[in-house]
Amino acid sequence: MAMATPSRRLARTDWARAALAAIADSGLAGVAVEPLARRLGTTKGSFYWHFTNREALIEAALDLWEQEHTEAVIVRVDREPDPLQRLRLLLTTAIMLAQEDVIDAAVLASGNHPLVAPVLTRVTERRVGYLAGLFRRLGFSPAQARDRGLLAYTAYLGHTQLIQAGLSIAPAHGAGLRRYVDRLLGITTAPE
Amino acid sequence: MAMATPSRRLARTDWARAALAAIADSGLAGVAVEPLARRLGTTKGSFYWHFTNREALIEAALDLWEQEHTEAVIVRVDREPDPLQRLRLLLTTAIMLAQEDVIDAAVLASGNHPLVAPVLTRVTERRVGYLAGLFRRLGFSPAQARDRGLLAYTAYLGHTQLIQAGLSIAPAHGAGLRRYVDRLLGITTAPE
DNA sequence: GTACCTCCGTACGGTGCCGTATGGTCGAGA
DNA sequence: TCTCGACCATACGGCACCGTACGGAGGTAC
Repeated sequence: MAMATPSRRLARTDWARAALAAIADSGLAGVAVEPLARRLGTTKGSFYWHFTNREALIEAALDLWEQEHTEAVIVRVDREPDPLQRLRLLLTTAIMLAQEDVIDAAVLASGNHPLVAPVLTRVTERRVGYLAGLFRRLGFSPAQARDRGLLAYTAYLGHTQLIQAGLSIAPAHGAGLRRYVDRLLGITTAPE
Repeated sequence: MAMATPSRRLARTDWARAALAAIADSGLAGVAVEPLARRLGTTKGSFYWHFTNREALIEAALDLWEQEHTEAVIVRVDREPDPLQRLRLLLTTAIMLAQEDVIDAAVLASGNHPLVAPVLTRVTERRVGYLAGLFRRLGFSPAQARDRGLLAYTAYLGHTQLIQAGLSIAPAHGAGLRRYVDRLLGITTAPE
């Protein structure tokens, strides 16, 4: 927790990452300058050098999230050539990531906040769009593919919610997760 | 907004309902004694007569939510005898309710808060249990019924998220919603 | 009408955070 | 070594909220 200080001086990105971590475990309200400064072993003097105010920090943190938490998974999954296998890989890794890092759920939780809403909209449309593209490659019509992509994404979102809420009834790993993903796949790829 | 004052004196329940409304549009952080007092046209003097502190108010509000926002829907739906029709009715009304009243999503958003977590766990298990019961009555085995209830519930949760986030891609009413529910039903009730 | 009980108004101290002001430190380069 | 600019520490004022103390208003009972 008390992060080591390899280089004494901090950069803008360090603050943004710390803010993202704060969102993950306390929500947007957790992004407070003075507590973050304590956590980083520095003071507000540093913060107000790099940022004009708290709002700018939140924006930077959300930018980071948008860039890293969607494209990273897509790139990582895109190397699998078979679309069905890729879909399975995507769902599995997404669910496992959502379990070990709750930042996704935390951002969603503040989805109605004016700073979060536009970012969240972009990310959601990117993700649903990517899913729909996979279903297209499985042979579904554009409308069908979009519907199924949407359904798969809502199932993912809801599952993430359950995990983050600490519900033991949601399978989060191992055989339970594999069976869950299999069922989700079988269900969403079945012909109408 | 400036609510009329039919009876000058307030009761504990008035505060709890106001707190629930505050959660709905500002999250847990929106439950602040002095702003609520202003909103109710009274002062802190009233509040600290009825409650020992802010925490007690949050608990009362969550109690209210637990009692009214789950059982009410179940009771209302339970009069439909046919299980498949009841499932359809349940999903449709739940999604429509989630759209006109965001309290459900707001509570979920604070699911990791120590005061919210236990309530949320109970509510989730009650809902998934009820759904599983419906799938049982449709002829599925206990394990199958639970899995399908879980899937239906995660889809509902995710869909709620999307609506609350203001995503236009999520069908929220009319033909789009009917088609969405039909697909969800067809999918979750299909034999394996 | 007076004693009492329920409920509320008001004033106060305390805390945690935001943002500003200003001086200090430290390394890079002339 | 001196200077300069990037970066940070510290102190301060202000605000919003929590919780307490206490003095009432208004109804009820007799």
